Amino acid sequence: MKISTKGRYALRLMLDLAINNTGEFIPLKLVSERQDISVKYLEQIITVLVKAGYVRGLRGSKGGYKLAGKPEDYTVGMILRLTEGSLAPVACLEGDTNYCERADECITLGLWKELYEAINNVVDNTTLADLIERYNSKIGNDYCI
Amino acid sequence: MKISTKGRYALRLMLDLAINNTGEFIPLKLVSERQDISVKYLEQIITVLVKAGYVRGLRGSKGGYKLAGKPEDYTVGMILRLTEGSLAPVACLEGDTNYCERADECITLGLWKELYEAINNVVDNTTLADLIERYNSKIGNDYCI
DNA sequence: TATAATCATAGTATACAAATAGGAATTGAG
DNA sequence: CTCAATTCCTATTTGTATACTATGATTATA
Repeated sequence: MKISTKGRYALRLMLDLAINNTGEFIPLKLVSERQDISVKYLEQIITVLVKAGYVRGLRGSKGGYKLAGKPEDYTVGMILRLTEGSLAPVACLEGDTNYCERADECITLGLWKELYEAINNVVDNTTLADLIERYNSKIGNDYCI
Repeated sequence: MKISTKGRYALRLMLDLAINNTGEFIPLKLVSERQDISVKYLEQIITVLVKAGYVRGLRGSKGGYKLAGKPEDYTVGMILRLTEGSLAPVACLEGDTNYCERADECITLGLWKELYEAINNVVDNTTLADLIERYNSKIGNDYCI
């Protein structure tokens, strides 16, 4: 029951881009230094975010990445699902492919559904903007979004 | 973010013992047939439950297992934590050993705490008795607890 | 044309998941 | 007192996923 580094790093990556946004493209080298994650690993993770259209990339010198939209457009759930895959606590709740023949008589299925909903409820009701705002008001720090 | 088979099977095991309880010890062979899980794997899983005192075992002929307490005494959380380990979605929320030096400046920590609480809230407020009761009222079936 | 960056693909080490296997110890029944 | 059924104990295996690292091609700016 752990969120993998891919999911966690993707979230930190998006937050880093949001917080340090100046309108320019931000190279992964800078993100790497700030977040203490290797550029190579970040490249691998950001690929998915680019393909999903959450992030725009520009090659070459003066290149880098920036969020395609605004921080309030991206929920934690969107980002985690993209990098982690489904957040379902059991496979039988994922799509139609993993149908379990025990489903009808399954005593625990209801529990897993409840758990799934509780998880979704948290991640789908928190945006990047929320996280940044909460952090600022807590610390007294003031990131410029 | 998946519950492993150990956790799921442990839950099914406990539920099976609760539902099929007659006062006698129930051999794993029967549980195995009903739940379609190998006896050998069940043995491995039940060891933990016995050591925790959730289940009592008796060796030899006419031996087997039975719940030490009543179904309402055992929450899903107790059982999952025993077999899965902590249900924390990130390691830094587990005990004092995994302290993260980024904790103070971590923007995502609050989110993980919220997620952790949501998960705990579900599993700690559901007992074996709840699951059985819900199942009976849903299906019209009537297990004898 | 040099440099800084993304983009694409492959490779690797480690740990964990999900079991299986073999046998010793115990108990109850005949 | 022995047999069969069962728990108990410890190892071993197999597969898969995680968490990276490595290499090189492509692209854009100055």
